[in-house]
Amino acid sequence: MRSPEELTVAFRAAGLKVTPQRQLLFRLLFNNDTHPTADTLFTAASGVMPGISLRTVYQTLTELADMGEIQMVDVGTGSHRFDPNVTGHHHAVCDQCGAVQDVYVKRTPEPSAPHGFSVNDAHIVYRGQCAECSTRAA
Amino acid sequence: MRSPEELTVAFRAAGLKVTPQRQLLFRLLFNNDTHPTADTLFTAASGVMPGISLRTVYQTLTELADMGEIQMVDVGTGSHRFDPNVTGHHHAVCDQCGAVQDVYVKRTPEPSAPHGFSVNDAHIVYRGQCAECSTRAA
DNA sequence: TTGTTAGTTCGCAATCATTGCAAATTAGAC
DNA sequence: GTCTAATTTGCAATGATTGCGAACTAACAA
Repeated sequence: MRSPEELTVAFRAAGLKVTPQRQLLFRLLFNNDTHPTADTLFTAASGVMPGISLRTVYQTLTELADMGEIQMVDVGTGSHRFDPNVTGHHHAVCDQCGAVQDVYVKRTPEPSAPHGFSVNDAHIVYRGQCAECSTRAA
Repeated sequence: MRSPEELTVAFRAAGLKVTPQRQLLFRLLFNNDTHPTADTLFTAASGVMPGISLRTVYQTLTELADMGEIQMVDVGTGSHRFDPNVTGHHHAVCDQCGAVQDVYVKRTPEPSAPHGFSVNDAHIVYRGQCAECSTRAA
């Protein structure tokens, strides 16, 4: 996603207001590669701005996703993950600690079975153990 | 998954009872490549056995999954899909009609980014339009 | 600066998928 | 046929997310 400053301009240009709540979320998401859930962001935001509503967090995340600034990712962990990295990439989920990491692959394999299916997008989810959990377990 | 007859034997061998409800679900799942949700199966089962409980459907699905007879798949459509095909394969989801189809790929690409991550499983979800929806839209 | 107003925030109720629990029922061994 | 542990079922509860309406405020214009 773009920087908080650029998003400020973009939001105004789109007829949207730039509120303190939104600015805070811009900052919390920028350069964030932890793939937070809405609730994780809400907790982080609450630390800085007590009283912010979970509803507002959801609302802003939806807006950012609609604008293409962030990606809503479902890696099968129950709740959505939000990812400011919107370049084509995939994810690795640690079954032990739940951490989600970005994964890049050389070439996404072409599906060979459903004839006539036109693919818009392919997303790979790797499951296993992250470096930390592997080390700790060994 | 194995045939209803084989499952009957396997359930008894595991100390589990073979009830009419379970037998019905064995039959509804066997050779079923539609990737039904629990609710879809419940609706289908209700047509044959009115009064069957959604709770029982969930319970039996969980048991079958625990026994490795079916696979619980999350393709990001809100509810779990249940797949009696437990061989290594992937899925294609139609964004228009929601249908899920099996996909086989030659080789799953190796993740290149998270060093130290040990992969147990890789699942690719393709999104786009199925043959029918593509034709209808064109 | 102040006024105006459309866009926002927020709390709460509602929804959807799923699970926990306890009472009533039943498969299957003796 | 008896008996008992496993099962079914309804209902309440959970967790994630969304709908709604009242109160609030950013941002533009005068």
